[in-house]
Amino acid sequence: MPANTDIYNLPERSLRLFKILVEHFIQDGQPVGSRTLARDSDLDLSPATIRNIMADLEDIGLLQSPHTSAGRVPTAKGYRFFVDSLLRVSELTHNEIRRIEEELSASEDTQALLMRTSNMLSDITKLAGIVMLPKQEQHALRQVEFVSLSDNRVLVILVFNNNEIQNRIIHTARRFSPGELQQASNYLVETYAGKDLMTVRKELVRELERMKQNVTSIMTSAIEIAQQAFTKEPIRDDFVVAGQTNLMDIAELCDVERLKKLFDSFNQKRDILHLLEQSAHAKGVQIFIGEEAGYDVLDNCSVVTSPYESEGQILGVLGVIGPTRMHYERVIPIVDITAKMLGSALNSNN
Amino acid sequence: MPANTDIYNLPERSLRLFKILVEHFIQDGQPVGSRTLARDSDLDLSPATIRNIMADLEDIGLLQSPHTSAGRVPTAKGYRFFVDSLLRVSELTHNEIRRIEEELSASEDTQALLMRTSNMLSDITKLAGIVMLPKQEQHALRQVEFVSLSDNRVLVILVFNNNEIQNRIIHTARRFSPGELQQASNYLVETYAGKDLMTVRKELVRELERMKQNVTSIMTSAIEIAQQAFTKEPIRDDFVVAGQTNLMDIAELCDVERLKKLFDSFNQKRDILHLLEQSAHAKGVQIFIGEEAGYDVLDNCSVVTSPYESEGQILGVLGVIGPTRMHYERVIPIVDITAKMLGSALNSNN
DNA sequence: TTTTGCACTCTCGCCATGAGAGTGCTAAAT
DNA sequence: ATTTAGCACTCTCATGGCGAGAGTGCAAAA
Repeated sequence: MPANTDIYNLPERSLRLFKILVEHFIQDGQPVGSRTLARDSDLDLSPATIRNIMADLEDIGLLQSPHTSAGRVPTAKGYRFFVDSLLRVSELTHNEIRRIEEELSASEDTQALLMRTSNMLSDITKLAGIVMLPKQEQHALRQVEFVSLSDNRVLVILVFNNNEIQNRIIHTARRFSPGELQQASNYLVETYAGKDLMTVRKELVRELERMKQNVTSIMTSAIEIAQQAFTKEPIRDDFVVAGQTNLMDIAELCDVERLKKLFDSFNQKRDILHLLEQSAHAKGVQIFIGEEAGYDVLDNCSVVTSPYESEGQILGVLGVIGPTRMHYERVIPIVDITAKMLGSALNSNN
Repeated sequence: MPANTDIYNLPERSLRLFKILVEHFIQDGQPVGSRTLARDSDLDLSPATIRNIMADLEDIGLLQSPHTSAGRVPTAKGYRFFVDSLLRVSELTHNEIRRIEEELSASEDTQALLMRTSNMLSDITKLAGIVMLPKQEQHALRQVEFVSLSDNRVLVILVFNNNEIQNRIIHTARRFSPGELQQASNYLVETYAGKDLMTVRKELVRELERMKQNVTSIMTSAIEIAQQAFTKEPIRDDFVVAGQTNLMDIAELCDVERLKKLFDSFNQKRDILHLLEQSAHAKGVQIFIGEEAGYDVLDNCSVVTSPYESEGQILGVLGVIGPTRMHYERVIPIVDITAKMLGSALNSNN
């Protein structure tokens, strides 16, 4: 009789063994052989029996062996099965929770808070932390300030409800006096405060239309300036990575080629961003296993993510990047709780 | 007669050979033997003669051989002598100059400009670019704005003459109304605009003294707020590094241990900052050779720096980090001209 | 169904070997 | 006096053989 090919109908014993094997491999990165497994499992089986079981698990695709005489390691599919069905996450200690809480005490502006979060994640997991910054599109404008610089340049300061602050410099057609700027600012706050940027832009277009008919509007200059101030999208980072160097300590990534590719992809942002966005609308913690997800820069890597939200609205995604062979049972709750606490920290920030 | 031990009295011929050797080694990183040197030098000498000369150069301490049968490589002292006395920098092409000019066209705020500069440096040299951010202490305050956030939190926006913008959030003893904030802002700009932060702080202390005598001053609240706003030093980066991953391509640094140490020192900032500060008050381009300067994280590395200044005042330092075996003749003029252009870009930015 | 026994395979570290590169020294040549 | 040729010597590095160790798969026994 051929081995059972349905991973969900595996006999209890095989599951136990598989779990122990994965844990063992996560622990020390060496392929696990039948002897070791026989010794370390509480099942009282001989290596031979275990070999048979492992052969079955290999047939199903959960295991593979690097070469004939080297024990087994989990495949991507194996990891997937492990984290989805077998893993029990561990409780965090009070100390750890307090640590996270303290780091996320909201006292400064959003940008700084998110950086601290990323640092904290990397520090506590000894892996690379990653925090995607919220698109401020969704946030309501609170305040607009103009500061006249030399010539025709005007500094625009936008403050959003989530405490995010944006500075932009625009070039105006003519020089505006401080008075004009003050007036414009007042008008804009009055008219647009509480609306998000997208809405503001739309309404501005309409306003501009109306202006063409009624040239005498005293708010001509305000609209003119605003047009520029709100349109120009400032270059801003999409996410912050911290603790990249932690990854250099990890045996299976200790290859300059690999590391370079990985670090480059942090800089280019594209791949990582794509991955993060995928998980933006999932609920709770998600786990990406590199080879499975088809990101070749993430070979031998896993990414554990969770969206964070405030007032029911998803703001962004945070997580941890590390080797596929990571301590999921610790990392998952850390990412989970960090996301939640960041959410409420941002909440209390309004 | 023993070999001449004074490097400045070396015969012309030895100098020529030494220069060619260093250039050769910089080119392809392999120790250079007498055969190669005999072939590549235009001097018509046999390998044996060259061996004698090389032995002399080794005695003086300019060369060393990794092992008996491996040709010679320059020592730190050798590099020093090379860059100080032998090197002729090459002219930059018009394209390169235009490239630098374009990248440094000042249009946004200082922070962004400096980041672009760092990126440009790394990109153009294929090494790591580094730009130290100016201490804003020296810059005159131009504008102060307050934005009331929830509860007792106030967002402080400081704009300096060099277009640097700083955001800080402070906690006040009580809630201030927008009107009060506006008034405070007006007063502070009126009183302190044009002065640098250090001065402002000093004067504020005096003001506070006076206030104690004359409690009726209408500007009590302004001073109160300002006290906090100007005292709290925001956490800000000291320098930005770009193109770290370029260093991973370089053969002699292709060792994860080394790279980790190096990258870590970028993150911890301490060592690098110390080094940069050293060159802050030197004129023009300076070259640090890792082992010579005693920074062990910089083994096999050199740092080429130049201070940049605007209106005769040194604002900071920028430069490039790469292997000791780098193309100085190209890197030096690049760093030089970048520093000058950044200076004038910041100048035109006022 | 499990276990024992055994032949087989693959990796890895070790050592010897030899080619290649470059040196230093001495003696000859210029 | 300087330069060159010759030569023995040293060191690295790539190669291949070898044996130990680890682990497997299979067949036969329990």
